[in-house]
Amino acid sequence: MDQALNDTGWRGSQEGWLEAAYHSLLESGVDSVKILPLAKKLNLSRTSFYWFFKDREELLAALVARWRDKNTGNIVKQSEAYAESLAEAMLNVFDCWLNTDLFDAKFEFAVRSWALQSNELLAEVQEADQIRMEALKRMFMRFGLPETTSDVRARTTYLVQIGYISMQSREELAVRMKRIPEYIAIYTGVVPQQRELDRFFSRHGYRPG
Amino acid sequence: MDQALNDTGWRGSQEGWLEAAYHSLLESGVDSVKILPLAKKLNLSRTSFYWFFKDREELLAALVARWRDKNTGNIVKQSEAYAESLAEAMLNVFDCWLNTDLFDAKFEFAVRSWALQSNELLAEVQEADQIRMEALKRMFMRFGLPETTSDVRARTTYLVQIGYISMQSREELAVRMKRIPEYIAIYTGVVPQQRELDRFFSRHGYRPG
DNA sequence: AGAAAAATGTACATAAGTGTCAAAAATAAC
DNA sequence: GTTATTTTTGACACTTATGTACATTTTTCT
Repeated sequence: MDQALNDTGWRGSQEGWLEAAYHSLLESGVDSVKILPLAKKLNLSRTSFYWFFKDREELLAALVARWRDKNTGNIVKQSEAYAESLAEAMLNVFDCWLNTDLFDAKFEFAVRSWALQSNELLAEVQEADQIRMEALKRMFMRFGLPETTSDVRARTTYLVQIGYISMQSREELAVRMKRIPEYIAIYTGVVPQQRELDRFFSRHGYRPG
Repeated sequence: MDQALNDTGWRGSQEGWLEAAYHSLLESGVDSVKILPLAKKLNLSRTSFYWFFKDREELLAALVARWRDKNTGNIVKQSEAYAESLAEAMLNVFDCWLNTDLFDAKFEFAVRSWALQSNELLAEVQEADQIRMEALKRMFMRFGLPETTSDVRARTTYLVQIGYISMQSREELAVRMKRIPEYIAIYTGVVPQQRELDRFFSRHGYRPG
């Protein structure tokens, strides 16, 4: 049986095992991330895993590192992006919810579920929550909202998204886009301008109608 | 070694195993619900389990049934309760978030995480989401809000709570209560009256100040 | 081509879980 | 108090997983 080789000329690699682990985590949770099943998927001998990772623990740690690197940074960045109005600022944040490159929702949910059985990971997740919500709060305050209001609106913005992820729904882009103006109105208390919405729709390849 | 006996005079029971399974599910997820560990906790022989349940599958099904019975009904009920204003109606719903008897948040999260690895359960969870959100939407419409607005506000109300659950945070009652007026304002667009808040605080045993 | 490095595979030892069966023990019924 | 019923247990057979040791193959370097 022929084997797909990677750049190095070898069949396996740290990246290959990690990628397989990532997919398994997203589809069925941590407890499905097991070396034997991954080896089957990769068409590799189970034991060759140990050349790339010390043990299963190390693989799981690599998964957590991957999550940490990706998901928190972009929310903070988007919440600090330039904007002329609060509505526009919020739409910048919404980029994260619609662009998988900025925020990997499935990954996020899988990690949160995993945190149920690991207090160490739970602490990390909660720290990430704090950092993200504080960034959002600063965004509201930048536009002159009082502290308590900013805090609760930041929470609302963030928690709706975490809740949405937790529903694991797969909705059409159009369905999600239709709700955007209302969400902006609720979160910011301000109705977004049409040109702000158009700019947002456009950059997500959506044409209303 | 003495054994705690139940009403029937026997050590084990369907309820006993289910209760142990429930606690294990809440603390560490489905994959921790295994007969051998449960038997150790109950100080029973592993095999006596099979007198009460056909197999592990049947135990898990019983857990799902328990969740279904408890968590959806009360949200619908509270959203339909009598209220003179939208703010008051919303506070009725908030009862669920603060009273474990009405809505078991930990259980909810554990089931949602479980749904990651079972498409059958995922379908059930998504059905529950629909039912709950539609009940909330009807509540907004009862107070004269337009359909789209009601829909998005219902989603916001519900998703913030699901998101909150997903954070697995254990906050003081006072901390949570301080945010209530702001939440009501955001969700309903209306500032709650002091007497409405007082009634709410009072029934949750909270004295502001 | 030969040596070194990188990657794979086979065999072994171990652990934790599932479910069945028949015997034993505890409780309830008469 | 005997008998019948319900519950409990230990022994067996099986499955899936982990990790180590060592031999083998494949690629790269010189």
